[in-house]
Amino acid sequence: MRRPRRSPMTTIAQSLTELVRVAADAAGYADSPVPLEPCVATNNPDHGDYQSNYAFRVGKSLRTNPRAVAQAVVDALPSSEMIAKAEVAGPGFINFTLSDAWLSSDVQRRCRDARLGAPSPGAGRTVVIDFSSPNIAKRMHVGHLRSTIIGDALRRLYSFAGWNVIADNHVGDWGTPFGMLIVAWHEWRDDAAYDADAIAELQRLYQLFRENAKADEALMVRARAETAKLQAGDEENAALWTQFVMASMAEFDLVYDRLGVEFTVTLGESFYQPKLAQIIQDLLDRKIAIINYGAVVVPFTAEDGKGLGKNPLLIRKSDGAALYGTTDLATVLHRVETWSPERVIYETDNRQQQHFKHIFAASKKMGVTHVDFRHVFHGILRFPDGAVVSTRAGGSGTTNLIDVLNTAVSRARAVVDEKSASLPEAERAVIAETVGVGAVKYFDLSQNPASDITFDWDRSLSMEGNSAPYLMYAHARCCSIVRRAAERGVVAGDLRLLEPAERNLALAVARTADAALLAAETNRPNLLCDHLYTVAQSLSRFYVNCRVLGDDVDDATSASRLTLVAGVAQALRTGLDLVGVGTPSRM
RNA sequence: GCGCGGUUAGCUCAGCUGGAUAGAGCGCUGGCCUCCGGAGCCAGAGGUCACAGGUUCGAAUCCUGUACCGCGCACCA
Repeated sequence: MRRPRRSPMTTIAQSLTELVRVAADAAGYADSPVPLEPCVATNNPDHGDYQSNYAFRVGKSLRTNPRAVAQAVVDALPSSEMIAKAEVAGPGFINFTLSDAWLSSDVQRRCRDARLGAPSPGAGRTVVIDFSSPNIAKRMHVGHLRSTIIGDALRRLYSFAGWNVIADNHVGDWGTPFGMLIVAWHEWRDDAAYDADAIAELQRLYQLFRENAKADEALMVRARAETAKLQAGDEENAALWTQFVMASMAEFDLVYDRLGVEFTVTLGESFYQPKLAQIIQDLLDRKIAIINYGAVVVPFTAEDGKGLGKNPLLIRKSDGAALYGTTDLATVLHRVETWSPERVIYETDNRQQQHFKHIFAASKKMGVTHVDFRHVFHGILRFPDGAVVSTRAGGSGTTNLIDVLNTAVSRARAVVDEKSASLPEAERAVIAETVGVGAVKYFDLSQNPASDITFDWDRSLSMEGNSAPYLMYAHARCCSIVRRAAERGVVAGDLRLLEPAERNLALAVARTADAALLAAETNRPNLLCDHLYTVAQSLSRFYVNCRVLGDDVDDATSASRLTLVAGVAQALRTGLDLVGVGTPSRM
């Protein structure tokens, strides 16, 4: 068997940083307590391609002139085919300009690699990502959108970075709502309606229960009794529970398929119920938890961390029932025992920040001290009609997720029909699906998760600006050129960077791997989206300045530009796939 | 009251592990169609990065305080 072509396994910034390290050692700064600072891309082409700010740190540490340090490092740089120019600038910056020849070959190598030449900083490391987590017996609504697609983007990004990723859908499949449903099921169910649309009927029954329970307290008493029976293992209730869960999961899967979202496991709250009593007892025995007002709580002090507030974490109500915090602690323990993750990420809305601070602090008290817990929280998603969408307000007034997707797809379809009427009907339908769903996802993912965002139909589906259709269009244009080249028998050849627009584009392609890794490490998919947008913008400039095919373009230039265009397509395709957005080759 | 977010161009938002002159889209003004896909490109105007201090070679970014907005504060999740 032939082994796959070896990827460069390093980013440009890393290679330059290594050169600076060697030079710093040679210049006598090896003993400096200053950690080596990674080289970074310049934000101004006048300053070259990459810069190092290392000399400022050393200069400060040694109380010497940073400019002199920078000069010493530059003088000590080992000769490298990477660098065309290295110079000291300003108060002590070291600016690097890459050699065109080296950059050309680097970009060519990366474009032949499905991973764009990215290293795998996550190799041998495991991360659990907890996201989406909808509640059973309700249709997914737009309040679930952000967690679902941001979490899935993180899943993809961490996989790209080489991590072993456990994507866990912690569905809400337990608790009093099931008692309510069971009561309502017996009272008011419409079998025909259930057969036609199980979730719709379950939602109706749930709403009906809520409305009637306001006036009839006996209903709530019955619901609690049914819940208790379910928890005690009553066969009839267990069968109903299973039925409701199965119907819900089938419904969720329709949405997940549509969104291209995948999970490694789906371990809902019910999975952890058998473990809760033991955990509560254990925490009491170890004096981590105490009894307060008849309830069992984990108290916190200032030493446990900041932002924990005044209140403890409640893990058993005074009536003996466990709570979601209890389940969350059981979940932590199960994940640690099962996968030994280095990192655990929770993607939820920002209102749960304090809750997760409690969970993380309590986990440490339980002895889980070696896990890097991260709460990636997102802001509110608003819709233009003013409706505020929240996870918990999933009542009758909210918009179904599937309806949002359908609206986006039909809007996309109208545009495709208008702009690409010549394409076959079936292909137009596929394109509209990709564009519509991608537009919704990208609108969210291209913004900082922490921000509140207001959905904007026109902007998300616009061909202008930082939108999915713009990026898809850039990709489709590349594919179009590649197709046309094949028709004419033009073959891709060695990359030669002659025009500034070509060089800028090549550099942007080369930096895509860095952007993906940065997005993973910072848990911000929007950083990758930002970069992909600059790639697309660079492409448009290249497109108007540099013809690939044509009578007035010589063969070597055609071959070179064809390589570059194919590479751009590869970068856009890979990058958009990392945020779960598709890339049609025609649109 | 305690805690957590947020405040950047007319609008919508990037940028925040400190780096050089703060970016983009929309909108506005003015250009570019003998065009590999104009679903595009170029140029211009537009900013006391909420405010006040502090840290230092350097602050939108870090620290402290203030103002305003949003959210959360044990027997829901």
